[in-house]
Amino acid sequence: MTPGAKPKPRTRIQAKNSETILEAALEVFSHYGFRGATLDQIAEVAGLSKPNLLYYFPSKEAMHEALLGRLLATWLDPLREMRPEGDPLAEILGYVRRKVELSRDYPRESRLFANEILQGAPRMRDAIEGDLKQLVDEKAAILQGWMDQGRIARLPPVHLIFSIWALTQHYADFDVQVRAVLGEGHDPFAEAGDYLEVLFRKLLAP
Amino acid sequence: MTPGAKPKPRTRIQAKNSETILEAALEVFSHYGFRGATLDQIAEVAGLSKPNLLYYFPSKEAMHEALLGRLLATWLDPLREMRPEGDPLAEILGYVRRKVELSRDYPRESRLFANEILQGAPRMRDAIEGDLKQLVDEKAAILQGWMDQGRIARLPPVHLIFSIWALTQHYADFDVQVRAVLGEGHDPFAEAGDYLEVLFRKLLAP
DNA sequence: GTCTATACTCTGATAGAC
DNA sequence: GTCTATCAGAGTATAGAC
Repeated sequence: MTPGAKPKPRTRIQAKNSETILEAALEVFSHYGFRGATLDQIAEVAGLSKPNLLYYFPSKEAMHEALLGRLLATWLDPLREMRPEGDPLAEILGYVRRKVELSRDYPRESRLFANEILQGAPRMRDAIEGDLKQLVDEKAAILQGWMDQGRIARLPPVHLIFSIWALTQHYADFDVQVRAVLGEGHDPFAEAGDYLEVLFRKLLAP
Repeated sequence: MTPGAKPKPRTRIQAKNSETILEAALEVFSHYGFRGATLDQIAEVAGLSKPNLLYYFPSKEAMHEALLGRLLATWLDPLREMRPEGDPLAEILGYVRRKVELSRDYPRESRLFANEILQGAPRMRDAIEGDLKQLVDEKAAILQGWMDQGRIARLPPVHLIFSIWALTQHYADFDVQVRAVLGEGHDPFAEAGDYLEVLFRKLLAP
């Protein structure tokens, strides 16, 4: 990203307000989707006037882009941390755990991402076909290596990664459904953490 | 649902046009979400004029409700078919297979559902807390029975059902991402079918 | 830097001719 | 039953005062 392309992070007040706006925008976009969100809602949540929002960001679109831009990096970091030198099972379980924590601590980001993909990724296509694919290919090769060494069960590596995404993100993206079905007295993310560790231990046993 | 509550399914022309409209509405709603979709788009896809749409349905909201109404039934049928008398593994694998087929053959319905849940299920809350939860409780009890008999591995039954949902629907809802990451020369749903059978066989082995 | 007022566009819905 | 024309409201964005 070219320097200066960002909104107006010059002074401290500006940086702080930009942050407030993005925080509010995340809240609203993740709940209602890009088109469903309105500047009025975002302004309300941010505690600022609507024109003031547009002083910091040139358009609604720009707010959305700013959010997506920082999102992908956060989203891929847990996968980046998976190292070929480590113990295969520990590395994979570590990745699963980090993804569960991400879903628990950043459910709005997860839903923002889901919304974007669901709609055909109109604003993320390049990133998905570029950075994301490249990282997955790289990590799939590591998994394949472990499988060839007989250290974990032989499974299609990319689909294994899809499984981790699907299972962990489900608890954030379908939170409403998960809670409704589980009923009272449950901690979905704690249970998910335990359950998914068991699941992947069994699945990956050679 | 009370009879007569439906739009205007009296004559054959009306039934046909209602169907055309719902088909177009599904296409547009599943892609852009409720608020992102416009009547102009739906009219365009349906090949009808905008006022004509509103002759068959009193409002945009009514179209969406009609779609959601028929959706839940379709969505839950595969789970309903899971019988306690059958062989546990075969019953569960059959359910997984039916869900994969549903994702493959009705991806738009899957995305419509995902969109609705993602946004907090504003128009489906009752159905989820009612019919859906009841069905899941019933089938979870069957799974629990099989586990108590030692016929499948002991796992939290409701989370096991979540896993089936998450893994199968991922291929429909995140289709764009799946195809981008897999690259050319793949048949995501065929691979998913094979992979998920292997996955659940391993997972459920006692 | 922030606000009030407002311009302008899009969208859902209606009126009324045919 | 279907269309053209149009309304009313919402929504993004800008102008300009302070």
